[in-house]
Amino acid sequence: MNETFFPKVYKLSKKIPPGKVATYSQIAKLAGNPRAARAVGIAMKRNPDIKNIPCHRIIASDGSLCGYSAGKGVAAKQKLLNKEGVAFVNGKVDLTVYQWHPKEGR
DNA sequence: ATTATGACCCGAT
DNA sequence: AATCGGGCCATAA
Repeated sequence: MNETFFPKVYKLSKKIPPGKVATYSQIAKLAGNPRAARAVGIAMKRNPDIKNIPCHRIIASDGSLCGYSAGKGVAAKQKLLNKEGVAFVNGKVDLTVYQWHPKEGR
């Protein structure tokens, strides 16, 4: 509880199943601070465990990609999500279908 | 302890 | 509907 938010964000990111995406605000909310969406993004940017933290599954609340520090940026991110099975529409993801549901996902 | 930066979000125009 | 600006949180130096 006294630990930093980052560990929480990392943990939540690892919980995101393949083929699904979560918004920064969503993660921030799960972390305990719905307004710390920014801090969440920074946590992803740092990504201490890129091999275990699918930061590419974290997208903006609009369903559009915000940024990506690995590969070619949003381009690689978009590609990865597309490979996961996420369909990009108009350069955005269908949050109505692909947004991660932590409660339903047990 | 303060300052500066950052992969964001929301409201207003 | 699209665009612009401001605000909020946390981390690092």
